[in-house]
Amino acid sequence: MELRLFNTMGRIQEPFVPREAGKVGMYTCGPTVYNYAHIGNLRTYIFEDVLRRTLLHAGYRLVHVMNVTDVGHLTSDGDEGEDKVIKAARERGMSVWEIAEFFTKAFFEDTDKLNIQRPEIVCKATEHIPEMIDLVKRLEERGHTYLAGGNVYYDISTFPRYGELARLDEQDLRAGARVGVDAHKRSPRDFVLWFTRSKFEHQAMVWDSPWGKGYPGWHLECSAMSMKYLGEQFDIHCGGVDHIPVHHTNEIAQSEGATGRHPWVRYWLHAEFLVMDSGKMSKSKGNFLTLSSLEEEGFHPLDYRYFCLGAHYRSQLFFSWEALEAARNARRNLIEHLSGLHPREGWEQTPLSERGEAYKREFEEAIGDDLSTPRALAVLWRAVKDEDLPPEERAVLTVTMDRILGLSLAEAIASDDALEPELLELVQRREALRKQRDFAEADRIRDELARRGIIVEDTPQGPRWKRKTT
RNA sequence: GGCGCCGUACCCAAGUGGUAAGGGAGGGGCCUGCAAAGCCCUUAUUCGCCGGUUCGAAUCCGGCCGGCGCCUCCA
Repeated sequence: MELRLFNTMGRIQEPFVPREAGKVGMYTCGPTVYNYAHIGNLRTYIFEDVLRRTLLHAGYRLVHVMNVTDVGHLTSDGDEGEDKVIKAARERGMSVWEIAEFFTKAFFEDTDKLNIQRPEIVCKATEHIPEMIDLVKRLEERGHTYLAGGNVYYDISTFPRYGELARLDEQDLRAGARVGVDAHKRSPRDFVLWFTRSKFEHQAMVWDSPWGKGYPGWHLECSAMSMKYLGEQFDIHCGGVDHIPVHHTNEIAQSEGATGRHPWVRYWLHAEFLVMDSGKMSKSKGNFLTLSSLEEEGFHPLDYRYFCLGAHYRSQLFFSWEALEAARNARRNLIEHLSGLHPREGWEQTPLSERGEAYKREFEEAIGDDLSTPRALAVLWRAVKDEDLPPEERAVLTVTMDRILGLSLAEAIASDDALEPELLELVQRREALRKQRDFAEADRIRDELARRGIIVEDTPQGPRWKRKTT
C-alpha cells in the first residue's frame, strides 16, 4: 500500500520512503513517570500505535523505540524549580525509584487495555546516563557548548538551523517576555545539557560526569537513546504538538550538532491535543481524566480508542462525555453487527471478490492518506453493512482492517461457538412454550437467559441467540 | 506582542476546486404474541459572516466574528 505522511518539517504531506528499503526506524517520546497518564497523553500513544500498525501492515520491518523518562525534569525553566519525580515521591512517601516503577507499570496497564502494542525497545533514561554524557562530550568537542554557573549549556548560535522545525524566528521571542530568566544564558533559547547546580537537594538522582556530579538536561535522553538504538539518522520521530517548539527543536540541535549529519530524522509526526471545555487537559492544571476514571463511569477502554479514531490525529479533539457515549454506542453496534454475521467455518481463508477488494483498497487509501482513521472507520462500516457481500468476506475485511484499528473486532465475529447444553435447552424449551402460546413463561425464560448473558431473538427461521457484549 | 490551527446537520466528524462520507441521537414505517434485531424512509439545495478569484468554491484570496493551541514543564 502507498503511505503518505504529513511531515511537520516542512509542513507538507509526502510519500513515505524509508532510508533503507523495507526497514523503518521510529522513535516516539514516551511518558514521564511521575503520575498517571491522562487520556490526552493516551491519545498520542493511540495515534502512534495506529502508525506502528500501519507500517507493519505495509510490510516493513519495524524497530520502534520509546523512552521512559524516569529522571524527573524540573517544574520550571532555569536552574531552579523542583524535579517532578522527587516531588511526587515526597508527596506519596515513596522513593524516587519506587515512584518511577509504580507509574511505569500503571502506564503499560493503560496502554495494554487500549490495545496499544509495545514498542520493540522501551528504554529508561536512568539506564542511559553514560550515553548522554558521551553526547555532551561530543557537543563540547564540536564547540556547541559553554559552561556557566556550573551548568553546561547548548549555545544555539552555533547551530544555524536551530528552530527550523518550529519555524522559530529569533525576533519573536522578545515581545512576550514570558521566558524564564536565567542570567547564565547567553541567549534566551540556550538550554542546559548537564546540571551540576540547582537550588534544591537532588538526593539519589545524581551521577558523576566530567563537569561534576549532577544530572542530565531535559532533552538529552531522547537524542542519546534514539541514536543508540536506531543509528545516527533514522526515519520517523513522533510526539505531541507541544514538543515542536522546544523539546524536538532542541533534540535536533543536540543530535545534528553532535554528529554533523543532516537530517537526523526524515519524518516528524505530531499529534494534536485533546481539549476539554476547561481548555487543554494537563496535569499541572488538574483538569485531567485518566483511563481508570473512564472505566469507573462504565466505559470500556476501547470506547476511548474508538472515540480517538473518529477524529484525525492532527485535529484537536474536544472531549465530552456525550461524545464518548456516542463512541461507545457505535462500537457496541459494530460488535452487534459482527456477532450476527455468522460466517461459515473456515471463513478466514475466503478470498476477496472484486467488491471485497474494493473495500480493502479504499481502506488502505484512507489509512495511507496520513492515517485518516475517520475515513477508514467509515469504510469499515459500509463493508460490514454491505448485504451484497458474503458474510465470510465481510469477516475477512473486518479482521484485516482491525489489524490497524486495534478494536478487538475479530473476537466479535463468533463463528459457530457452541452454547452450553443447559442454556441451549432453555432456548429450546422457550421456543416450545411460544409455539404453545405460553408467552408469560416464555418471557420468563428469556429474562433468565438475559441474566446469564444470552440474548435471544426470534426470527422466521427460529430463535437466534448471541452473547451479551460489554 | 509573536507563531499556528479551527468554525460542516440536533451532536461528534470526514471531505481542501467539480457539485456534502461515516457514526451517534431523534422521527415515521415494515416485521413481531410482545420484544429484540434487521430492513426501508427521514433530519445540511448547504458548509460562521461579508466580499473577491473561477465556467464552477465548503474547498483558493481578503476582511470580520467566534473558538482553541503554542511561545514556560507538558502528549
